[in-house]
Amino acid sequence: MKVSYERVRTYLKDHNVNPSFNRVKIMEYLIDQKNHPTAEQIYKELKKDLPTLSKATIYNSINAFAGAGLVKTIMGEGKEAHYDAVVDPHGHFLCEICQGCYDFDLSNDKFEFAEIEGFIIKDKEVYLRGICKKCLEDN
Amino acid sequence: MKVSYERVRTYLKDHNVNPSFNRVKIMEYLIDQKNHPTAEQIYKELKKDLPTLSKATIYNSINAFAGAGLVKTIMGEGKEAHYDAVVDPHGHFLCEICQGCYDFDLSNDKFEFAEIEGFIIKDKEVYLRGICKKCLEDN
DNA sequence: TTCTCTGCAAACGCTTTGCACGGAT
DNA sequence: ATCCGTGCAAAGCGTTTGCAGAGAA
Repeated sequence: MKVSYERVRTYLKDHNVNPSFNRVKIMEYLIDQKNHPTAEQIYKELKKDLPTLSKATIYNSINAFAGAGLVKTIMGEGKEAHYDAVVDPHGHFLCEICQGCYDFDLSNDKFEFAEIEGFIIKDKEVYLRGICKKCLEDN
Repeated sequence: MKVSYERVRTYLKDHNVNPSFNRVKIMEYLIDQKNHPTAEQIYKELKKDLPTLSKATIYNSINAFAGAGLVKTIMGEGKEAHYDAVVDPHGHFLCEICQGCYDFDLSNDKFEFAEIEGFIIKDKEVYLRGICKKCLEDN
């Protein structure tokens, strides 16, 4: 389920993020990946195609995306941040063994409890922690 | 709503955490506080009573607590971790302005959606982000 | 030109670790 | 004597930042 370069380019431009080549590639990767990569993972993977790519550019780009609301940061088990291209509301399951990050559906009607009087709520996140199917089967 | 030193001591011992003086004081603080302190906050506050206290001891102690399941780590807006003595299930509201952390109730019946086939779920967390009442009133 | 992205390297800041001291059993 | 918590300082590590060079408009 690949997204075309041109489409990502437009997507960024529409959200007021200057669509440089690197940024498009990074966002493209974020959208295509299901596994919520860390900066390191993005770096390693994209470096195959973009040998001069630097970590600083990864972080700068992601911060630009996050500022535009296009990317969310997920803090998992380790100390590295995982990044998630924003799409529909969904929760995250974090495996304590493989440190993987899985999406799961959030049926929105069960999520409407989240209101606090006098507070402005801009974002809602649900995390589950435990052991994923794959790690259970492997043991 | 202070917890007695002796009670915290017993609490730690019952969970196989050696209840040293510092550890009891740190856990005492975590239980008494409503504001989910950072390591820095714990350090500053407890240093008034325990002038020789070091940051390393704070971290070591908290890690001991976390290993025993007595403390949860909350990643807020900043890069510092907030620590929360585990009690009843509740969610956390994170203010993007004052970076404060507020509890809110999680009526459990609305939280039961969280099941994934083939996965073991050990923990559930809900985060809300936005602007807290106090910051709204101050502006 | 002017603006901004890029990439290297250095800086930052939170957390962890090595090690020697000291108290408790 | 042994074990373990403590505290200082140093190391680690993910992330951010300063700055010069390159590219686009």
